[in-house]
Amino acid sequence: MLKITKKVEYALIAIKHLQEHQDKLVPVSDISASYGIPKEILAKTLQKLASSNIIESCKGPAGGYKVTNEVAKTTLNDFFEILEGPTAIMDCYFQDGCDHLNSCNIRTPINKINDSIRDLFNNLTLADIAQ
Amino acid sequence: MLKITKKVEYALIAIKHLQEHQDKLVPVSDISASYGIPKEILAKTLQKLASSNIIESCKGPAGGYKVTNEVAKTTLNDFFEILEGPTAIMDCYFQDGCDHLNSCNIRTPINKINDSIRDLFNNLTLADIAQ
DNA sequence: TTATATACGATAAAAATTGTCGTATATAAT
DNA sequence: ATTATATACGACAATTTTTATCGTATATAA
Repeated sequence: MLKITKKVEYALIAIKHLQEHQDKLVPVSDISASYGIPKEILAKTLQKLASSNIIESCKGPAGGYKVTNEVAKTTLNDFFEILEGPTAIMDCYFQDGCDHLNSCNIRTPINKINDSIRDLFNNLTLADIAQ
Repeated sequence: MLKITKKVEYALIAIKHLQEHQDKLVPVSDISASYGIPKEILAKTLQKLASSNIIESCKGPAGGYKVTNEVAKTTLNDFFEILEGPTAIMDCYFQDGCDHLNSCNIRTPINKINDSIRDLFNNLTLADIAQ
């Protein structure tokens, strides 16, 4: 429990790699080969990041991805939510549809913990990951 | 991702319930019925907590569980680790066996984030959950 | 002796995650 | 124009994790 997904792990590795090679366009296959990441998964993940303007894509031969100047400003929380949706240790923080909400006796403390985790991730940017 | 499991959720609910009924022994079936939690899962979860002396069990008719005076001192991190093992957003924080550790470019930042999360959970006790 | 409750292992069902495949589209180079 | 390379994207399969159930044993109060 409380794990990040491979998708997010792969995305973080890719972002850091792109930040270390800002001078050129890096194709997915480069990153995939360098770190042993399945190409298709990484490709789709980077597509999401591109459509959120964290990175920029260029098709065709000698194409690939590069970071935009959005990337350093992006918080870890934003990043996670682009890839995985709302950050919550329990679904009821965002969703409703819990049958037991009225009898639930831990909602308030759980929400406080969740706020703390979101605070943590809101105060870290992708620049911090790249150091 | 970054979710706690139902097992942990059920355990938190149960602990809070037991703390609110410290005067008597509460059988699993009571808690299970009150919050709509599957009895067998809750039973096994409470057995784990009992063997870690967070709570105390009494068999037989009129038996059940009650909290010990360990409970208020127990940190959320200890609690999670009793039920789910080491708290880590990525397995490589504790386990080895990652094929890509040498090429991994995000290990240091990931470990820092993990330390922050463990700090957070180490500074909250089950008493805080019960308020 | 009986009814009630915990203890515990095995296994099944469901859900989420992870990975693969196929096809379409854009573009630089020849 | 044609070709090779790269992103874009949907459908689907495999795997793993989580969640739930079943069966049996043991303890104990009435």
